[in-house]
Amino acid sequence: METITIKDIAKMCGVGVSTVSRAINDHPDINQETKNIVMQVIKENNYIPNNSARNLKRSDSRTIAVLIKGISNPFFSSMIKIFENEIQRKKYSFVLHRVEEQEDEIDVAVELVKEKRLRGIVFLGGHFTHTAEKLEQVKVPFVLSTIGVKENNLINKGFACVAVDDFKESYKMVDYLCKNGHKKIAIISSSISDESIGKRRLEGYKKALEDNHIFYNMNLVRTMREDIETYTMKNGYEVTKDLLESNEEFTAIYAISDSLAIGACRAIMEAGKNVPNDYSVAGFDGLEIGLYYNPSLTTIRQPVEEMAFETIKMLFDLINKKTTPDSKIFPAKLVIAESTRKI
Amino acid sequence: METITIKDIAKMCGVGVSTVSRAINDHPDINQETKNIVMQVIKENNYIPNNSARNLKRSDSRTIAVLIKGISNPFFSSMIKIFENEIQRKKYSFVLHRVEEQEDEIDVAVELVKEKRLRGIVFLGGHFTHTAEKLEQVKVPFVLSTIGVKENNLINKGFACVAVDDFKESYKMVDYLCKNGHKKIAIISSSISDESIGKRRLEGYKKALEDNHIFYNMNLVRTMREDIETYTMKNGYEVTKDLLESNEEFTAIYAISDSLAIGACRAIMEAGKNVPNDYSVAGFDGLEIGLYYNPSLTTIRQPVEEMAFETIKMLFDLINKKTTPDSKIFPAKLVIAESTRKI
DNA sequence: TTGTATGCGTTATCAC
DNA sequence: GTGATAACGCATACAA
Repeated sequence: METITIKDIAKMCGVGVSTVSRAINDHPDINQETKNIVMQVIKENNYIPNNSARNLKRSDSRTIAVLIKGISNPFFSSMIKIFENEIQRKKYSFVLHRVEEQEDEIDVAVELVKEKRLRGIVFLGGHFTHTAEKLEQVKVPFVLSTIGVKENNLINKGFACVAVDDFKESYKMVDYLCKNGHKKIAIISSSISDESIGKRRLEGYKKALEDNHIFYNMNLVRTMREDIETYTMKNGYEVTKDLLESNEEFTAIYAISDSLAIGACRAIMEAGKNVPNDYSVAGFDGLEIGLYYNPSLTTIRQPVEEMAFETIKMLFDLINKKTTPDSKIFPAKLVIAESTRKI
Repeated sequence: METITIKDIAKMCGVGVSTVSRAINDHPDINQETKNIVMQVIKENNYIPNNSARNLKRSDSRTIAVLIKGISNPFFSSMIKIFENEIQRKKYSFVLHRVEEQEDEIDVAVELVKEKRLRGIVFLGGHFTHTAEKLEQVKVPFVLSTIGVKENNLINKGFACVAVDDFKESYKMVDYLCKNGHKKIAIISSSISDESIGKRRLEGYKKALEDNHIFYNMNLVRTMREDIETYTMKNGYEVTKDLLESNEEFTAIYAISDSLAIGACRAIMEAGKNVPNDYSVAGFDGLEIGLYYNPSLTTIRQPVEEMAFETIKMLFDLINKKTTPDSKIFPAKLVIAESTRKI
């Protein structure tokens, strides 16, 4: 069976192709009756218009793409749901596109704009180390959402960002631990080369220690292993196991993500110790699992829903030229749960 | 700035469009030198070919699509990685496409085949209640992977499936609980209307009870709440809370997914009880979190990696016409961990 | 209200 | 090896 085209449908109906096209696209200038007939024939023959051809012709597609780096991050799933709803509510259609770890998201974006005639883009997650020049290749409005950006690099430089202040929130957590009597606080952080989220969270840690007059002990700064996928439970587990075996003394571990923190908890338990009695453990992100874990996880909860709504609002304001690109920093919340205690 | 096309590049280089096309597509009939020049100009101008136009012209795209229902399922992420690697290894390109809960995956597939000139499709997850007739609309080879299919419906009816035997594996778990002295085993299952995975796991539960001469108590059969997203921790938590408050006696809970089981554990702990001392809890799937949870989770581990490899192998065998569609059932493994005990 | 003709950006089929 | 040119399937300006 040959693939069926709009011409075939037109012939079957005894009408011109443009009539069929009008029927498909809910064009106003068409007789309701002929439209019904056309739609009927289309249904009977399982005709589906070729999207490549449509996109090629159209200049306007009312489509928003969300580009997400790494699909496995549970942090994003609730945001995506909101994106989806909000975008549909505005009568736009929504394309979720995953960009692989080694791909350049800007290149992918440029390609997608051409292919799908996008009206706007959301870049979700990942570390963003592009120059402003590179970003300018993207010719449609876009928002960088929950993306770790280099301080003073993109934010305040005319790009639209939605994020939390990783430095400040990280400080908040470490300060909380200090105020609860912890003086030997280990951190599970990202590698030195990371210029993004990880670095800023580490800086928050350092500053909090300093302000609390606590000696900064390099041996307590542990970086994720590079031979294991980063920001995972397994990584947190292995790093913590090493830490415990090093016999370096500490009373708390601050992991820069909840997944890492959960791995840390497990490592501690397997060493026959208790959380939080022997060691306090804190995370960052506010994943759902933190609520259900045992012990429930002390963490920094990012206001994901609000951030998602703001991302879409910002994007549409940009599309409708109501605003110029700007950044919006959301406050996150210190959630105190069972995994940390006062000593 | 106008979008730049192949024509513009051709003019800039002083060559014909076909030469540019040849350069882009690694065509053999082209002088290496002119190719270099063309590629240079392309790079300088950030030219990116329009995929819609390419797909429109091409008959052959060497592209495989993976259609996944619901993006949040952590069960899939490791499979996707393998798909990606394997597909690239075969010099095909890979498109991940998410299909929304209410969408019809077959319609999406048919559309995508036309748009992207797909060579093959993997349907991943979800409940599959399509008729054979409907499936035949898909004109390229496809594999149903880890999809709950109605018994005797699709399997053995000329469709390619990769799955575990949900009935048998569920039986295995419940039988294990029975053999460990549990006589009052609650189940967190799916709603009655579910004709897919959930139903088969429930049937396995029933049969195991029967074979162990245990009375089937309807009050211990709990279904996920429909007002909360299914197969989630929250759902397991709420259902278990209800169960505990009902004062119906039981010594074990078998949840038909790990996420549900984790929610169940939390509900039990919050009621001041202990897992496994007061209640044993078992799950199904073998998610990574089960290893890190406290207590670690007794579960049925599906051999996700093997299943992913087999899925791709099967698909390429189909594409290369080495085989006809067939189903392959993988054995899963009962993983005994800390969340269950003998009584 | 409807049909015809043109072009979207690319690849493939020819000639050269 | 290279360059015109005809499709690919559709939307749309324009004619009817």
